[in-house]
Amino acid sequence: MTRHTDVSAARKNQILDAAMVVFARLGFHEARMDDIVQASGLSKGTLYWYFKSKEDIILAISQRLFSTDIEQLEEILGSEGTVEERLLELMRSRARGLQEMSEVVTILFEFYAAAVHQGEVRQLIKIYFQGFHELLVALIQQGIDRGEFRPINAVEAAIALDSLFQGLVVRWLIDPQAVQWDTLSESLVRLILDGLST
Amino acid sequence: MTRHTDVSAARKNQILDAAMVVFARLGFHEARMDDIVQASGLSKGTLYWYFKSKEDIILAISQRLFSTDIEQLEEILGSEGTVEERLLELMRSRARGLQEMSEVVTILFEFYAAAVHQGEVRQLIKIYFQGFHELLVALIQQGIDRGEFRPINAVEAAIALDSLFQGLVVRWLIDPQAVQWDTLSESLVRLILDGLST
Amino acid sequence: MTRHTDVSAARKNQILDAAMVVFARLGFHEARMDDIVQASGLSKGTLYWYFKSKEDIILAISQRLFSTDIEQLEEILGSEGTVEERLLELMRSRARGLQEMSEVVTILFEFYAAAVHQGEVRQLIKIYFQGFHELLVALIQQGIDRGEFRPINAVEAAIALDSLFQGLVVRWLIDPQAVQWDTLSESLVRLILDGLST
Amino acid sequence: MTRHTDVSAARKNQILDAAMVVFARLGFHEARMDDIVQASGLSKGTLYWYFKSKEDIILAISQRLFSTDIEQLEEILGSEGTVEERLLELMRSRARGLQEMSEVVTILFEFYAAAVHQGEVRQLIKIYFQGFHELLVALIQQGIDRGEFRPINAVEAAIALDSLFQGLVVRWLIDPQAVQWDTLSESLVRLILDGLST
DNA sequence: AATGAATGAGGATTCATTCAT
DNA sequence: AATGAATGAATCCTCATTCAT
Repeated sequence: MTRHTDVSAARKNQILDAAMVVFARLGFHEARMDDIVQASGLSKGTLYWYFKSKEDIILAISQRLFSTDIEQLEEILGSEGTVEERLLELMRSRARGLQEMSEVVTILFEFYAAAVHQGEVRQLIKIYFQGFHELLVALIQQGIDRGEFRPINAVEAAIALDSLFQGLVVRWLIDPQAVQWDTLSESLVRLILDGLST
Repeated sequence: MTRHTDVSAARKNQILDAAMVVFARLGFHEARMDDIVQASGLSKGTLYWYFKSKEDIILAISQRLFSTDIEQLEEILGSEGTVEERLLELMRSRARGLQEMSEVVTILFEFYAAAVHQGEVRQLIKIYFQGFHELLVALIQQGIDRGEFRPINAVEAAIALDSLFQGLVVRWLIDPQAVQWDTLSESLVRLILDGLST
Repeated sequence: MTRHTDVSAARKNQILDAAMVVFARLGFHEARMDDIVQASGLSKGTLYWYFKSKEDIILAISQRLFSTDIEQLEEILGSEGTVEERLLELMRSRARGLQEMSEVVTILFEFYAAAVHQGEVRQLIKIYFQGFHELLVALIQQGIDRGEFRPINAVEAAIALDSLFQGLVVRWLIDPQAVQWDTLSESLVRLILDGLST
Repeated sequence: MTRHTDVSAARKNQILDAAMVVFARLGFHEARMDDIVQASGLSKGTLYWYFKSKEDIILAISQRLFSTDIEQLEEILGSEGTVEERLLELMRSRARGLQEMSEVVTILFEFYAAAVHQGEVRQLIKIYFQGFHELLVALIQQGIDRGEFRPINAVEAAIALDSLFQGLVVRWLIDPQAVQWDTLSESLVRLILDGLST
């Protein structure tokens, strides 16, 4: 990797970092290119040197945001321990991921809204969701095969866990205090494992 | 109620109906007042006679959209039958509600995104969520009291069911084919009731 | 014609009149929409209410400028008198036309330059030129038929007269003092009629 | 001339050649410096090393384009043969010149348009026109003196021939098929010599 | 000489809102 | 109540030019 691409990539990241913060604070529409310019510490011309439009910046952020870390997922799938433990670890790790980017998570809804009208964004999110879904299906199937779980429909169970997580994110964004990730994600997974019924 | 207010209310609804369709198709930002004017069949002056701004229309829609039918909820809570049956009925009825407005349901994400930056919208959604949450807590507590459910934490269980539903909505909006409400909502509730574990 | 179209047409003319003066003074590119706004006494929004772009204004002006007054031409063709007299009258009338719009004639070159890259403008000018050309051919043919002219090629002779006029316009625009329309157009037509040779 | 200036001149020509093609294709305003950079195969910094601005490039081209080859003109003026023959040769040689640069000839209108607002360009073109004009006057005067031509006004006759040529160029640029230089320039000169009248 | 990333003033266009009728 | 022409502040983007290397 040459010096040139280093600087180029650095500038792009510099811009995207700034843009994420600005978009999270103001939303895609209210955010002005000048806000990003200011937040990035670069000039407007430089912004447009690296990205051809606001749209283009949004797309680049969505690619950065909705790119699954496949290796990490497979590591979880292949690691030791009971399925239950790994399910919990998966939920915890996702919760941790969200909390780490807490300053910019609100941007998620911007993307969900954008997805409705922009096929490209929707596609990225869809693939992202599917990655998790497939991992969950595999994990749950392991649980069934090992006798940890009842012979339930693995796909439906995965959807349940998936949706549970997504729903928590929604709740969290609307009412941050209503979701205490530390305790909640663990409790809920256990709840689903054990069931409500007597 | 005079003739005057009848016509007035009719006009307002005419505008809000049109606006919802337009917003669902284009999103809040891409939708122009002129689009709503055209869709409503009225004139621009008339739009501004009934609503003082675009913002105002959005708020009116959110009030229409996020107003809980408290009576219906209480009816479910107080009706005969097992808690399980009523939980299922609650989920089914919410799913039915979504499907009925499927043409404009994408507008939900617009509001979620707007909620991040607009306290008034966020408040409405929060209250709406809380309505369901409280109902669920009460219902689950009934289940525990009646011995249908284990002595779990009713609040957490309600969050689980709530989030499950919200998460399904997200999944559905991003990938409509991935969520078959008819069969899924029922399966998932049952899954949560019975648990995954052996 | 309703009041509405009256006002609408008046506004359009108001804008085009202003635009012509501005374009003549500054050229298409150097002219700012704000210049036209100011010259027209209207607001920027109003400009864009009547014309969708700067381009559109340019096109409207070209349509106004390069629309042949067919009736006037035919009147000349059908009127009494020798062909020579009528040729002279035609040249005089065109020269008069140019002089009347002397404040904005420099705009002509703008259009000639634009024509190179814009088919629509080029087409308008082409048709405009052809109108005169056909009239000249007919007139010269009359001259031949009546025995006023030698049995020359009428088309070529028309091209000669046409080009002569166009060339004078070019000369005039580059060096206004070099072309005294009053005396020159008459002299030149006579020169062509009589020939240089002994 | 040192090696240094050789390379320097070569670079300048490389840039001007590229610029002419680009300007002919896009016009002065639509042409971007980047277009010229790309067409020249050089870098933007190098362009600005040799020319201090876009304006400067345009001016350099105009100097290249509107510099009369005085020697060639005087050669024609002083050569053997009848005036008629030499007039024809002059027209033919100018037509040939145009046809040789047919790929970039549309640039002429760009300069005419620019001349209106830029004294420097206008001056160049004026001098260029005058060179031909004076040659024509001298030539026609020869014709009169030798008895080839009638004792007409030599200046007006020169204007006629000049304008005829300029007008043909305009016609050609607007409607290339309407002007067949090979046959036309000769016919028209002859027509002017012999006159239309019987 | 040569490069190409960086700059930022400038400009066309949009669109929510107003208001005379 | 209703209309739609009129408004102009606000914004995205362009592109000639500069300058560190």
